[in-house]
Amino acid sequence: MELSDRKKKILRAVIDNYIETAEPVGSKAIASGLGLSSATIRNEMAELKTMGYLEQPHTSAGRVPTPIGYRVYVNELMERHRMSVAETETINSGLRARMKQLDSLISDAGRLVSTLTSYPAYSMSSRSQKLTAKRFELVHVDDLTFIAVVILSDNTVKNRLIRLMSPLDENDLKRYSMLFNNSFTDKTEDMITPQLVMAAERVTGDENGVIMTVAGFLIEVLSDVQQTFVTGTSHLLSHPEFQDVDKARRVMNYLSDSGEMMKLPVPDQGKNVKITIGPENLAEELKDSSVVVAKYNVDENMQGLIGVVGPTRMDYSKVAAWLAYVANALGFMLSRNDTQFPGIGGRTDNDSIDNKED
Amino acid sequence: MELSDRKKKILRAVIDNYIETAEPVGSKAIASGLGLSSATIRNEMAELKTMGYLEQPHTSAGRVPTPIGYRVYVNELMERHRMSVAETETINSGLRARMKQLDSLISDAGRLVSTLTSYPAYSMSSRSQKLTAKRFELVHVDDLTFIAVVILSDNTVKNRLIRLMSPLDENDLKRYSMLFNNSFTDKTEDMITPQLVMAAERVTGDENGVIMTVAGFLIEVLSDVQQTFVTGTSHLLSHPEFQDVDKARRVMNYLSDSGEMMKLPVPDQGKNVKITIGPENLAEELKDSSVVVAKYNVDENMQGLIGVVGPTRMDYSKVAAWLAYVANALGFMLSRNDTQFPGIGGRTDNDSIDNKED
DNA sequence: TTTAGCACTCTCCTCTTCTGAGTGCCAACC
DNA sequence: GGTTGGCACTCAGAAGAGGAGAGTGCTAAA
Repeated sequence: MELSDRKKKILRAVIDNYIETAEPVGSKAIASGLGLSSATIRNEMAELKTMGYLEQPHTSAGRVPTPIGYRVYVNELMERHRMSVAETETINSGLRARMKQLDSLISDAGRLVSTLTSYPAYSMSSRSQKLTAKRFELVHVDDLTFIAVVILSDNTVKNRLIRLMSPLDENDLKRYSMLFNNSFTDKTEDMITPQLVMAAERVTGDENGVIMTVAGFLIEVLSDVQQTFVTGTSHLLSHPEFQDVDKARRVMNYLSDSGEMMKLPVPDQGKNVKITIGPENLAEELKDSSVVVAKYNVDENMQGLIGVVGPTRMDYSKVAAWLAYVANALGFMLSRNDTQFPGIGGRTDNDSIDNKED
Repeated sequence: MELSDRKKKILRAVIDNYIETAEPVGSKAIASGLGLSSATIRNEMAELKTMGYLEQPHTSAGRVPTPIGYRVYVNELMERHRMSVAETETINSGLRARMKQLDSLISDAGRLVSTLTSYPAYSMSSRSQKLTAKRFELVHVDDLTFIAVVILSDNTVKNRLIRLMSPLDENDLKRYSMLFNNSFTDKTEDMITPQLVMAAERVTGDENGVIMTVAGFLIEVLSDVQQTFVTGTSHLLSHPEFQDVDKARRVMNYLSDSGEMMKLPVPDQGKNVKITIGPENLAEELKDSSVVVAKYNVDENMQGLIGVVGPTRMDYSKVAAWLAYVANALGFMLSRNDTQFPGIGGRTDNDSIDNKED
């Protein structure tokens, strides 16, 4: 059951119009734009309705796209959004202004996307287990306290304040510091065995449990495989489809409850962007929202997602383009280990968008 | 115009009841509890109404407390909430579970409070200018890149990835590192003058701008006087007074827009907790919400606030007690520089609550 | 001073009516 | 045969009317 060219045009006009107005669109509204009479449009619309692409809130209302309609729109009908210079500049300046520490890059990017799109954004990164420590510093605070600073192989920095039972002077700390730099760097989480820790303890005659404690901290940060951030949930409230508080709350709670993040969509192999529409979402709470998510690759061992959640009536084209751009920039910054992002003027088209559902 | 004992009892009963049910309370509802007939209560209520402590949504509805009524309640009527063992244990375990790095202590505390109270929470800390650097580490990434790690006098750790124009080897980096540890530690922001930077540049013959860049980064973190975090705004939606999306959105936007934080209340000199009710709030957006905020002191040079925002119908007593407890713990952890919090079992009463409005 | 009683008020619910946007379908037209 | 104007029809939503019930204010009696 293939759509005629005219049907496609009409479907597209309906969706474009609906995205803009959030009101069911009547035949008159689009008749002028297509050079056809409203009666003709009505006939076509009726067929589109029986084919499942459009629906009516009630008999004598205008038409509203169904998720299937959106799907077709996203897959073949919508104009690829070509980003304007102003848009890229907005994003670039946002990136420059916010991205300061690698550690917070991922959450900052989410914040930026949420501000730009006016939808809630989520961002997460995950890595296969291969993170290692690259450098340790143990910084003296007082004789019972020091800070363990560890610089990881991805150039993020973690620290923990550690208190001891019995005192330790700065020289002791230097010794431990050297020990860690010698024995615990370049080791993945599973290489930090009790044997290794015990061996180190034997060498230093550690009575304070310093090694145990720091090693514990190290294992903790190395195994921290995944980070998730959600921002801007309150943006939902400004969209007419979330005027129902209960509906809004369900989605917002779902997003805040980051344990549930697992059910959010992920672009398929070889694709960078995925759009899931309404019931295509696995999570019950998102069955009448849409998700647009972009993937960024840092290296073979780390990748991440950045996405937004919004009503099914979403400007898919623009959101997808923006997300792809930000994801690209993020991958660039993370793999170069560089928070300076010069802008990637040339590549503003989003050719690799994966907008097929499966 | 002093309230009779009986009027106080009635006012208290009305407010207690209203806090619980969120419905206007009628005379019958509280008559039984006070051993008086509903008619008597009605007469008293009518007077409380003319006195401004109660109001009616409409002529034949029950009574609802006015902000002035809440004020009296908070100042003299409400029972001081004595925290149960279970409650302190809930908080303590929350503290233990989340508070891991000093850097994130403040935001983590906000998150905890929001979860505990089911209200949006905000937390902020500010210090007078006296922060200094305590230790520098410049960590080699590649010849064009290094990470500047600086440990500050409050034992938080900041880092920044820095790229250079021309290469620098590990030995150079060590030299710079020493230089910074010699010349830039224990200096407040205003002591880092262009002269100082230039002098340092002269010593090392720095052509890479390393000193300039790191000094800039240092000034940036030292002058980062204030941090603000808001979490859990979506909790608002579960309260009946925020079923109106517009109302909820106004408050949520206000809170997300952290630039506006300045208008949030602060406990008065010598007091630890402040409660502002409805129109007592300076911010227009909060004129019909209430804020409970607790102060914590770390040392003479740093203090912070942690507070929640909710409907005027709030369980002031409980919220104030919890906030005071968390603030206390936070001050304790920050001044001992210790993220281990053993629990402060003894001091569970909140004697120093400042519930007077001015 | 307290209480019982009663008329009264006002919200909320339901039911009805009305209006207008938009449809579906038919007959005429190109 | 596809396209169009015309017209009867439908239905949501607004506006209005009536009824029920909760709770009041006031008065008169205890």
